Amino acid sequence: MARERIQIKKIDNNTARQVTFSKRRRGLFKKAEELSILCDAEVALIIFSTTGKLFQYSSSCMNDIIEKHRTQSKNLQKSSDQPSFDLNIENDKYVNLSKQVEEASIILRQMRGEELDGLTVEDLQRLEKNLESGLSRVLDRKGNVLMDQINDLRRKGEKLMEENTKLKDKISVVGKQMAYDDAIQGEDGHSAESVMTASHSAGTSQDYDDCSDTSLKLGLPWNHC
Amino acid sequence: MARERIQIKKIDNNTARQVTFSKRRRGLFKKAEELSILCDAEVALIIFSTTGKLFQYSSSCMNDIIEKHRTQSKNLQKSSDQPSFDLNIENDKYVNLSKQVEEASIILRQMRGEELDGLTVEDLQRLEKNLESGLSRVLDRKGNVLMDQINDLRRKGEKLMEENTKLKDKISVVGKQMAYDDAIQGEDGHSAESVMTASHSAGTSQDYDDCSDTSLKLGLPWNHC
DNA sequence: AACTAATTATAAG
DNA sequence: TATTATAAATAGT
Repeated sequence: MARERIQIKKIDNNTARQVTFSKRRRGLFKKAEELSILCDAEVALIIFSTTGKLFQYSSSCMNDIIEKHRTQSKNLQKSSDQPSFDLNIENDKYVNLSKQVEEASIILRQMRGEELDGLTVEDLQRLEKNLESGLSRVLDRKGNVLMDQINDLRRKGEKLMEENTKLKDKISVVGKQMAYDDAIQGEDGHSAESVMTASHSAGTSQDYDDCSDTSLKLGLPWNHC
Repeated sequence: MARERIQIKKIDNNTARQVTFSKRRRGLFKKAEELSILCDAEVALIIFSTTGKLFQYSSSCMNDIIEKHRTQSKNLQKSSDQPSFDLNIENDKYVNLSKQVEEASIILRQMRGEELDGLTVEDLQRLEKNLESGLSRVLDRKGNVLMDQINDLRRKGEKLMEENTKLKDKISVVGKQMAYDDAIQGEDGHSAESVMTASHSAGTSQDYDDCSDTSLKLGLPWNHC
């Protein structure tokens, strides 16, 4: 809703994301309050930023609303389609909590393949599917992280290459100056001058080769991605 | 935001209030989702209408977010004056169990590939290995269970085959007896006798074929395991 | 943080 | 429920 339409997907730029988070959060809180006032509704809004910071709004006591939600949702979730996977972290009494711990540890052991005796083929199939999808997500994520690191290294490498080029230019200039100084200092310096010049021009023209060398050493695809 | 500006106060007209509730609720949900996606935030939104009906949105598992909220807000409210909320269960055991549940659910979510943001490549590698070994155990187990079932079925099938053979033998004997009875009953029964005999011997020699048929019908590898 | 241009939400019909 | 004129939210500066 502004200068340009944006795609609804995670904002890459960290700063921009924080700015948008701040703006939209305020907007959301405002709208939540308006809804609660205009329509006499009970509204609770909980937001955790990426950094884990909590922001919240509630039209009345947050705990009351959460409590009410727990009561209601318990009735609705009986027929949920993820019976064994989602932990219901919702009970005050530690009897229930310890049941949950028990359940969680059973599920974890099952996922580690350690406690499969009571399971039917269907259970095993479900477990297999869950593990496979988890594995594929983990692999995806790993791929992304690795690519990020590679890109980062590549960027740094490019910077270093630039710097290298500049330094070599500088050296070339200095070298020429020295050769010139030598030349005007004594007439027997002709051969020295030519040697210096040649060596410097060779160094400069070999920049690219130097870079491929680096790329090969690091085993990273600097130029061919 | 429309034809006319409105005051933010409870809408008197019942119908109008319901219409506004419906529209703004949808808007709020949309914005909540957008915020969660754009800014990678965890968002939970609970709304109770005047009539007590529950509407909710959460970017991830509602219970997880609520639990996280409780943990966080507990830390913040240390100095605040809310002694009555859950004093009677605020003991070590409860806290401990809570932590365990929290931890377990984090691990589970990671295994499902849902919460990988904070993990290093090494963490991801470990996770991947765990998932792979779990998966392989599950597949092993599934294979065993299936093999057991197959073997069981095969055994039962063999028993049935034996029984079949016996029954057919019995029938054959009975048939021969009948044919013999026929033969001695009338001299014009020659052709009948030969037909009977032929038919029975054919039936006996065809026992194996019958079994293959059964195997094909059940789709199980009776003979080639 | 303040400022628009442009988008989006929505009050009223 | 769909439409539309207008208010409000907001993306980029």
